[in-house]
Amino acid sequence: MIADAIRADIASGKLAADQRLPSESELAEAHGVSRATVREALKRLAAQSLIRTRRGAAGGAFVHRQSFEEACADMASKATLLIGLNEIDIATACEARFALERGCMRLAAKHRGPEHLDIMRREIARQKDPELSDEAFCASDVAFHRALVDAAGNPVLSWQLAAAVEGIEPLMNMITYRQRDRDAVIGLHEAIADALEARVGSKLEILIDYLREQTLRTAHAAQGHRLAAKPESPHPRD
Amino acid sequence: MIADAIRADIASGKLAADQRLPSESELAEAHGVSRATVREALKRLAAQSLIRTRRGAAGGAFVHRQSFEEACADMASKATLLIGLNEIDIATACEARFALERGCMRLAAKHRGPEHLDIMRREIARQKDPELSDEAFCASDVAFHRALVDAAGNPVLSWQLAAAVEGIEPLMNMITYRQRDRDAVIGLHEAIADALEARVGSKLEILIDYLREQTLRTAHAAQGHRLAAKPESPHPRD
DNA sequence: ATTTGCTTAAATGTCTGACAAATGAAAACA
DNA sequence: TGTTTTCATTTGTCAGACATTTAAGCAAAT
Repeated sequence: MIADAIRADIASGKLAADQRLPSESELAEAHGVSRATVREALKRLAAQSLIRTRRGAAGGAFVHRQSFEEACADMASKATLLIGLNEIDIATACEARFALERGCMRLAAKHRGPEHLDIMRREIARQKDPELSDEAFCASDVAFHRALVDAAGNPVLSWQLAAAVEGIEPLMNMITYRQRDRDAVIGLHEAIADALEARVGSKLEILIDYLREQTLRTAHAAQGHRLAAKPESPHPRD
Repeated sequence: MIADAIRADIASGKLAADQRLPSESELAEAHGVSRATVREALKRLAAQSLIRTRRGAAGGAFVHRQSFEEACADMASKATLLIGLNEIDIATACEARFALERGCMRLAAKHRGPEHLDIMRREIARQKDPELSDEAFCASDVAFHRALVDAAGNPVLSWQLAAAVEGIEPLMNMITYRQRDRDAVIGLHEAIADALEARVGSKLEILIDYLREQTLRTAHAAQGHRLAAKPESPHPRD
């Protein structure tokens, strides 16, 4: 397959970033296929963000060096689809999300800068508006946690976590928050911001645990029937 | 774009898994475009694993319910490309990997079954073979950690972690292990297996920290020049 | 009654040739 | 010199044709 050949060239570094591929007609002749076939292969590569095409005189297909930013968006939409198609329940998704997030807390405490605190405090202020819709509250929550994870200063972590958090946003949007629930979440957010400011990683881990339990309680109240089917494990805790 | 329309239908659940899409000719007529254009759109969806095509009498495009297994492989290859193209160093990748893994330890302690321990002990036995090549040692390491993460019993976690661990395998393969390093790693692996068997999550977290430091030391010794450029943060620990 | 082989229809896979649209660069012009 | 026009190049789309694969139906032979 011609797409695989080009893909291998990119992965191996034979084709450098931003380098222009031969034109469709040339590729067709070189590989002994028609232009239509080449185009389908290029579309496939474009769907994987390996190339970008421009048309016009200096146009063509160019090797695209995907940024973590873009990869993030890809991953998030992929995670959303995966979770949707495989009928993952809120409890499982939450468990995963908070487990991953918890792992970043000590790094976040170590590497956080003032800009991360700024974003988090701004989102907390927004969350206090009682007129906020549930969707907007969720979106603000995502922004808050994204800043929290970015504070770890590790692009790989930010990439993975953003995908997890944004991927389950549709699930979280199904939750209806009562004002009491919102107050509890906001209180924890403030405690998290304080602990991050003071760089106390151990406290951050505990607060994330609280937040997980709070979120699960809220989700449980909103759609208890979906969680009821998942019995608690009989294994003892450590 | 016709591809986006179909994608939206799949994401929204309007098109169920394994459902057959209209034929290319019908799609072309329905959307008022040519069959070639439809084909390019379908190729794009196929590249994202949203559909699979079969040819023949009962052929066509079918909505593909991607399994976590497949998504894992996709993610891993994507992570490899990302890390390679963006020149992520081993230290950053390791930091991310062990941070995420650490987050799963308490869940793993809670939900692990005998099969996870079996796999881990088998891989440990394999790692003890001094004739093992560095690549094979790495591969066994990946299998060990994969079982460790699977023990958490959360498909979303397994998916994310497997991608992270396998994605950085090429980086890890650049490390040459001395026998002393291998012994240290194997010792930690045995301690991890023991702690998992005893379901002591807190000890697992500590052991993961040790393993991270051991791995970083090994990587540092093997290619100190790549890590030397990243100075330690001046911030205090918690 | 069961198996085997042939035919046929439906669908994707590919090819060919053409035209439309965008785009950058060179040429023509003021 | 600066502006406009023209032009060549390249991707985007279309229409129609043929090749290939596959399932299903049918008929003949065992």
